[in-house]
Amino acid sequence: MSTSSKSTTSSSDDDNELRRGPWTLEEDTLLIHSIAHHGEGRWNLLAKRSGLRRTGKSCRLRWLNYLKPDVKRGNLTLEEQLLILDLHSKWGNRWSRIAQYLPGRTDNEIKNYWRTRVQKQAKHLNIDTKSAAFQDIVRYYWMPRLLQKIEGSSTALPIQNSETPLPLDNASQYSATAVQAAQISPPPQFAMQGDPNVSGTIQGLNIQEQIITDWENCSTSFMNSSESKKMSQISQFSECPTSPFQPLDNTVYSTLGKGCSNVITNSYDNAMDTYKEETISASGMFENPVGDCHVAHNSWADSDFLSSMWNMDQLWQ
DNA sequence: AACCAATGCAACCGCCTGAGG
DNA sequence: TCCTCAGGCGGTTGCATTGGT
Repeated sequence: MSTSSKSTTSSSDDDNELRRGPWTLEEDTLLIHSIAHHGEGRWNLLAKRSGLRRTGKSCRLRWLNYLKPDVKRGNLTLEEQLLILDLHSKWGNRWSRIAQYLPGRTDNEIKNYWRTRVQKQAKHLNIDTKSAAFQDIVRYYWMPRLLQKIEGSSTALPIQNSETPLPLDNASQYSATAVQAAQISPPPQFAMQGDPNVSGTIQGLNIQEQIITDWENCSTSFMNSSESKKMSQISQFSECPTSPFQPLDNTVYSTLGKGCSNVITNSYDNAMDTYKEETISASGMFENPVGDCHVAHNSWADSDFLSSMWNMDQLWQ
């Protein structure tokens, strides 16, 4: 905290000793004045000229993460959270790159958000955030839920860059609105010439087009498999279950089911020309996910796991 | 009111990269 | 080509705050 008076080195220490720990108000003021006078960059030199007993690195960090005038403070909006999930699914822990698309947000802040919120929830679910299962949950559960939440509060969206907000009748239009609401302004070099480090469809697209494309791809594969009920089925998850068994559709089955202790499968047996229902041990099934997952067409799963999925809403607060 | 655990976040650390000599 | 240094990045730590008992 800038107002903290705590110092890790006492005033009686050697004057040449570099200071560490929280910045004081005086140091902040000194740094701001120094940057106003000398400009950003050449941080070691700036640190010396300013008289601050801090490293150049420390000065740079303090400026970029805290003192810079355009640093946005306060909770991340739902739209920003959605964007973080989307971009992280593409780029992984490239925090500074992700931060480029959230004006006013720092890589440090985004990183902290990911670690404290997202990773925490993943830990509760016993899922590695680097796993495909986690990616599926993000894409097929959290992002749709976030979209629903944003849609639910769309009247309050701080839309600034659109005089005529788009109708919210489908996901892609919604995404566009969400992106606008998040005040996404892609770095010029990205929008103009694409990012050479990013392959495939992202080339030449600005971030608005990209996130819409992403979502359309996602929602198309999500909806196409005859069950347009998938979305509504998933949304049932948000309601507190009265039964220990809850509907589990194909899309999320292979990932969410991993946390279940028992799964009731309701599948069609071609040979017998009949439906059969059986309760099986989920742990056994998922040891061999390739063979059995597809038969679980209408599956119901019990578990604390799904209960913990209800609690995902904590994530978006 | 006091204590403790959990949480959030600012700051630091170590490594990597690229520029300049 | 090698070396040095500054800047940038992702990972980690430590502490103040908050919430629960």
